[in-house]
Amino acid sequence: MAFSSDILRGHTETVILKILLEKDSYGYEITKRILDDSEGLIDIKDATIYTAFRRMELDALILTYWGDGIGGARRRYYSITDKGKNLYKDKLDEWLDIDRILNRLIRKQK
Amino acid sequence: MAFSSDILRGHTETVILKILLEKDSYGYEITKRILDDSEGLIDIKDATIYTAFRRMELDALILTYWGDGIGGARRRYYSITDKGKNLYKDKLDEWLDIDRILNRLIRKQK
DNA sequence: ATTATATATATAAACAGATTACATACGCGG
DNA sequence: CCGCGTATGTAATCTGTTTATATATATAAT
Repeated sequence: MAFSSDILRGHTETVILKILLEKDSYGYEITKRILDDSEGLIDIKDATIYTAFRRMELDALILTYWGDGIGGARRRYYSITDKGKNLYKDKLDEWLDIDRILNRLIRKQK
Repeated sequence: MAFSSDILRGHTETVILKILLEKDSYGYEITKRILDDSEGLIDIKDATIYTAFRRMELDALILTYWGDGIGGARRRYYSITDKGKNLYKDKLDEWLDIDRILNRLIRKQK
């Protein structure tokens, strides 16, 4: 992780939910996608993403099923639930607030 | 805290450094200032700010001295060091990156 | 043939910053 | 004199991330 890992804390789930909103996906693909979309700055660790999946599944934010695994290692796919979609909406709103406020608190004012 | 407390994690020090950049201050005042500037959304807990001070003093980001305490409870003032100023600059740059990237990762794209 | 690399998932133990709960103490208004 | 706002502090706990380790398949390189 190019950033201190604390920076992502609290946003990891939101980012995963956002990706699953588009289409079902799996751990490895999501990790690569985030690395790509973040210009290489956010490199979520295996353990982080898989423990996040466990947590989110327990919270009924996502559902899981095994892919057929043809042509490579087996994949466990995840799909967002209605509860997950609602949480994403809340987290998005929260982010818009945080973004505005942190910009005010952190940036130098003139 | 109106936000999940994980949201602030990793930014608490940066916000404190930013405030100390303007003038020396103390825990209670900084907490109130952040509550004010954040429209009441960021209510840093006592334990959080005082443990942050300890950490930052150990890291030589800040210096501390007792206020004279005239007219009320004693105050412990904090002052930012050169090391603290440099860290603030780094954290500000980091925030500019994070802000751009998280907006891309979290917001709905058209 | 075998070795390295990319793909893919998983768990236990350790780490670190934030919270909860508790404790202390001063000054002021009613 | 009692409550409230001001002001600081610590111990125990919580929680998400990391480090370390393990397993397994397919493909490219030597």
